[in-house]
Amino acid sequence: MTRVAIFDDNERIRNSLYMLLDGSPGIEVTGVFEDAEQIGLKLQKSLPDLVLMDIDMPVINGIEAAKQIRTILPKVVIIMQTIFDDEERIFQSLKAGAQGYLTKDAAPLKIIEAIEEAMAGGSPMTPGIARKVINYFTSNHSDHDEFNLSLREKEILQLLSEGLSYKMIAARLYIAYETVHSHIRKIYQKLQVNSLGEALSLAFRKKIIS
Amino acid sequence: MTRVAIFDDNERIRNSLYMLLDGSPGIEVTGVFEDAEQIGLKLQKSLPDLVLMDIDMPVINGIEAAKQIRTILPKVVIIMQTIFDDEERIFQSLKAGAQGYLTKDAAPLKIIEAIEEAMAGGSPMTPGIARKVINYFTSNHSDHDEFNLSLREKEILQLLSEGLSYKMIAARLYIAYETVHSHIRKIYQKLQVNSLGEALSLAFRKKIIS
DNA sequence: CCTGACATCACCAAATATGGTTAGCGCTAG
DNA sequence: CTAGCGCTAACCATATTTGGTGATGTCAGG
Repeated sequence: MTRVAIFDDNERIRNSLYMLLDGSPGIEVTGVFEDAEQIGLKLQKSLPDLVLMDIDMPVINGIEAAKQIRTILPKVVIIMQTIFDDEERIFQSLKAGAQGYLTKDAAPLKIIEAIEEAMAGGSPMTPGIARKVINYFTSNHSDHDEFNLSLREKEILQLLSEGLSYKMIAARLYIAYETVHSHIRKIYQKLQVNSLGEALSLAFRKKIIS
Repeated sequence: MTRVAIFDDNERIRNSLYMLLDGSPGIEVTGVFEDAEQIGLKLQKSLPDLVLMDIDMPVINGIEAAKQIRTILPKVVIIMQTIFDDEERIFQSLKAGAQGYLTKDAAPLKIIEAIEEAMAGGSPMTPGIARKVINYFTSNHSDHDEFNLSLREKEILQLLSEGLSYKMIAARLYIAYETVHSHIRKIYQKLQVNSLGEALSLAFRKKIIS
């Protein structure tokens, strides 16, 4: 029995999916939600093996939601659903930890098939999606270095990631506290963020630091 | 009419594929080869739209061959075939420019389907292969649980990495500021750190969050 | 020579984060 | 049944971070 949770802001679709899936052999729908707010609680309530996630939702989109699910319940299988199949979102979804990606024009039978396939360890995708994923390998994705951080700035970012305070960094580098402050202001500006959390998150993802 | 060239060192398989494909509607087999030596000449002789390439061939393996095909006739669609589905070769094949990847236990009908799909711009893969490809994006062999963070704690850590302040997290989760404060205190304690920088650094390295 | 990027330093003010401590409620494993 | 854990919440105090603004010297490139 596969426990399935559904996230979709469209009521009609939500109901259709519930009708379709909950009757199907081997499938039990344990949660139907219209948004991903308080997703921790929703997961705890439904304890799904698999999540059908609409990618276009208000407030918290499906990609964000997928990331959080991946963090909270790493073993849940996630299948993204969307009307659009633009490359950007596919990658973001897959990086967020989705195993499958379906466009919403998929036939009902295909959805059930996809769920079975995903639970069996496969990665259901429509053919066009698959091609886009493949193309990702041939194109070079050297994310880093388009932020033009100076050596000093990278050095300070690195020290921040090690938990040093401005004061400690100043001491370590034999410069004034206010200089550290200045550098960090510049770093934030270049990375277009305004908090340490965002800065480090970006820095790790873009491999500016490791 | 799709012109197909077959590369396989096993005579039985070579013949089976020829039999299977050459009769099929829309498909014309214009070349059957047992190795990839002098591949330039072989391509010139067969002028394929699509190549079915065995990955395990003597002298010049299928991956090398694919690279050369990509150089000589960039527009040819390449489908790799193999008995093994080890991750390393899948990636090498895809980087070499293959559009599809089938294991040899695929049903005859699936092969024809795959050819049609590939010519239509898709990327046929067996479900297991697809999953391995997807895993490349997430590849998380995380020592996830050694810190015993609760669901809520992981959720909050994730939000911190997105740059949210305590206050914003409180709003997002519909809980009090002081509760967030408490959770973060607990997180720091469990991770044995005492700053956001260290916490995030550890969380990223240990793949607690992504 | 002038401009821009870099590294350095400073003052001010407000917002946030961190640590210590305490406590209620619900659940579950022993 | 009780001890422990997770989630919630609060108070206080201090340390730290963030943003605005401005300044100096150096060095490379147009």
